[in-house]
Amino acid sequence: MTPGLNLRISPRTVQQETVDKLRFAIFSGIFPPGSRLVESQLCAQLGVSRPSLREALRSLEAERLIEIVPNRGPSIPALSWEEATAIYEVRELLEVEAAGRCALRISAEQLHELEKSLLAFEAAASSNDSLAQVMTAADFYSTILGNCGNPVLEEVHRGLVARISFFRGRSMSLEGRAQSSLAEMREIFEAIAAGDEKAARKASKKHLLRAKAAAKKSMEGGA
Amino acid sequence: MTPGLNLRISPRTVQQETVDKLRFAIFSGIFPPGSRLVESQLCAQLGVSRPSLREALRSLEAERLIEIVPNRGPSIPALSWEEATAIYEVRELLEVEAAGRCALRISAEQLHELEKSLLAFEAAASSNDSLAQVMTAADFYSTILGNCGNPVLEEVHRGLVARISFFRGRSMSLEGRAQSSLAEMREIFEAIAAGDEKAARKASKKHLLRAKAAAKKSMEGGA
DNA sequence: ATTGAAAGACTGTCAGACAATCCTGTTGAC
DNA sequence: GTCAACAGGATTGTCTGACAGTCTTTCAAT
Repeated sequence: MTPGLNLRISPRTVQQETVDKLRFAIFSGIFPPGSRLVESQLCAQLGVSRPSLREALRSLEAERLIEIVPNRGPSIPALSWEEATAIYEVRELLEVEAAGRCALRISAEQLHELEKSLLAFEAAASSNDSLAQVMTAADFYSTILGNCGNPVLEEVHRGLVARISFFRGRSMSLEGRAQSSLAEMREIFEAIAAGDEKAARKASKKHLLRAKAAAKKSMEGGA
Repeated sequence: MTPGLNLRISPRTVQQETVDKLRFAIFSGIFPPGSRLVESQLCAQLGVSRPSLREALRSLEAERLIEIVPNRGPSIPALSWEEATAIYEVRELLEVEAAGRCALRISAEQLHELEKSLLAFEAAASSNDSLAQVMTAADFYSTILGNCGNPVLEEVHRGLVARISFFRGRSMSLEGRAQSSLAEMREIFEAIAAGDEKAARKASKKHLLRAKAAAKKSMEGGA
């Protein structure tokens, strides 16, 4: 991991740009679940050709952010509660492991980074900006996963979180969820800062279980 | 293009067909690691147009089976030992969990299926057909993962296994590895059959650790 | 041997086209 | 009036052809 001096910056292609834009649009909830994505419309909106768009859609399909049914085209999958539960369970498995490992190996510098993420979330939690809450919370997890020493763990986790980010915005907007979430995250941070693996695992597990419960609640209420 | 006689029940598109063919080709080791995949050549070999091929390549890229660097095109990634280790670790996390859950919830019918997979591997282990060994072993895992009650766990696991299938063929061909692998798998099976969650987890963990060690050995020797 | 420039190969991207398939509203039969 | 066949439009799946940008290799000049 040599820092800097990597002059070979890969150029951003239209397809990458398109993937990013679409992913962000999906995260933002612009497309309601179940809605279909018409190629010609997206081409016009994004200003790209159909082949480029279709490549981007294939990438998103492989990420499970959209579904593509032959002869019916792409659509936003309507995530059932069973699927969301399944994702939360795997996420728990990964996050608990990551938090534990992170506690053992994080550097002082990265620990500071983690604290900054936590403070950013604290600020967002006080506001009503649920998008900011989700983003800063994602930063927090991302730092943990990025310091667990296993890039594959990080990668898989990112994919799973992406698929339920839609839920997180809603559950975060539950009354008081952001505040209790903050408390749980602080607990995780303290454990990691203390280098206490077991405590980190425990706190992480608790956090996940509560997040899952909040997501369930928000889904039952609002769906 | 292709003559009639298409009694397809579910419409299989050229794109899907292409993905499957390429995936199989990669598994078979036709493309050596690091080799580049030239679009025009693949188009000619597969008999598809460039747009269709490129869509297929994007799918495979998202599966991490190939890498696509802008302006350099797709290539087979050369898996480093660090990456393989990372995959094995996550795989362990998932498989141990799956084995444990499977022990608690598998049906008699599926248990019989699992036994058949085990016997098939037993037959393959006696032969020298390492491809058959990998295939039957994959069946065994697949049955376990398919009965763990969490489709996401299964899906993520499948993706990871695909990425290291290349290794497995080589490590399986180590002297005696297939036989000891068989013993470990039988142990897993017995634990699941007995409905003993803890034993299943333990056996599964042991199996994975040994498989990882064998993979490492084969890599150090043959790379 | 080193350097630099030209040539070739390949990818990234687009436009346009056409057949197959799906969806929808209308018509016709009972 | 209800239901089924049907015609029409909308949309996707796929191909061909094209061209500019970028990488790699070759070859000549110093």
